[in-house]
Amino acid sequence: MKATARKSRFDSLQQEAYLSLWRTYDRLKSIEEELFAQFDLSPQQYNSLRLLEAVHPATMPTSSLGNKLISRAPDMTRLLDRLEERALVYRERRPENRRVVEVGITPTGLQLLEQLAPAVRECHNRQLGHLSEKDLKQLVKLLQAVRFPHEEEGSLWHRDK
Amino acid sequence: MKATARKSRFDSLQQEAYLSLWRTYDRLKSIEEELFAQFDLSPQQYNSLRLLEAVHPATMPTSSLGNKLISRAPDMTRLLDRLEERALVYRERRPENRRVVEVGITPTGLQLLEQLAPAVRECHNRQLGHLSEKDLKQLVKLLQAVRFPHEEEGSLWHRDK
DNA sequence: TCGCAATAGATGTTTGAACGATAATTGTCT
DNA sequence: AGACAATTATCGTTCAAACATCTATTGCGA
Repeated sequence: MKATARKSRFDSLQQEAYLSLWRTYDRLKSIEEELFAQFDLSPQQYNSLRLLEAVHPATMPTSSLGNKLISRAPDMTRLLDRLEERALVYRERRPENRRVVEVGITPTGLQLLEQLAPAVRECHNRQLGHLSEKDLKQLVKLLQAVRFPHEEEGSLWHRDK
Repeated sequence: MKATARKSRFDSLQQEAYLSLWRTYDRLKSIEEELFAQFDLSPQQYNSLRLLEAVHPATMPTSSLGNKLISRAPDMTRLLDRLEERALVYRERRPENRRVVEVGITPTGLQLLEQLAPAVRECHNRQLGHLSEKDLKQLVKLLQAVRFPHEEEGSLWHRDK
């Protein structure tokens, strides 16, 4: 008897993969959000602080920060407003080009990141600690292949490593 | 000379995997959103209509629909309000249990889904058509392993197929 | 059967996301 | 030099997400 394809609830394998991706991301995200919420941060805000930490003590233009974020943020201004209110970042216009606003992380911001570090590590472990190193590497590789044609040439994500 | 681990921009492999997942989801999502926006639908709304289509001509309680959504929606009431205004779904309370509100898809809703079908298929193809069947299956399998410990026992997503 | 906990939804309110329009500054072309 | 296009950020507004609270209905135990 032929193994008749049992009707799955998906229209296509592509759809199944996309919905699996969505679902999986959603589950993991909720774990991360729970953590950051305790510090009144969104994942995007944390991401911004991390990017600023990476260039510290230098700064970067607002728009450049926006482009490097994992998920596009159409309103950097107000995202940074909120971080600036809490003295986690600072902004300044420089005489060379008064159009761009340079953003940097403050000592307070660095201190917050330091304080957060162990919890973040533990969070990622809770999210994905149950997978073997081999599986994780394979996953990273597949995800890169998925996203490859959807990245700009110059993007941070165009090629990993 | 020993192959010294070049410092990556990630703290851990787990973190790299999670951020890759986030980034990849974000890229694919934007493609889907572009499509649905042309019909004034969000992915969540489309997802709701699809779930209702699956049980048509029966109905399901609001909360049950909420639980089956890919991404948790804390405000089913107003999501359904918007669909009901456009006559894509209908709601009714039944005498047996006047607490629950049963939701069903209307002919208009079914018609919209039908109209959308080819574009949706094409969208998923644009998202993931560049991957081989083998890779896609592997991806689905890995994603399931990722999400497994984060799903409720009875969830639609706890086991695939 | 009465009261109280549990369930299911609706509603109020606050906040952030998204989009478009505007303002300020600089670069470029004539 | 002057006009105009391009760049960068801000602001105004609308809408949906999130969370907590409230109302209606039912189930259950004393």
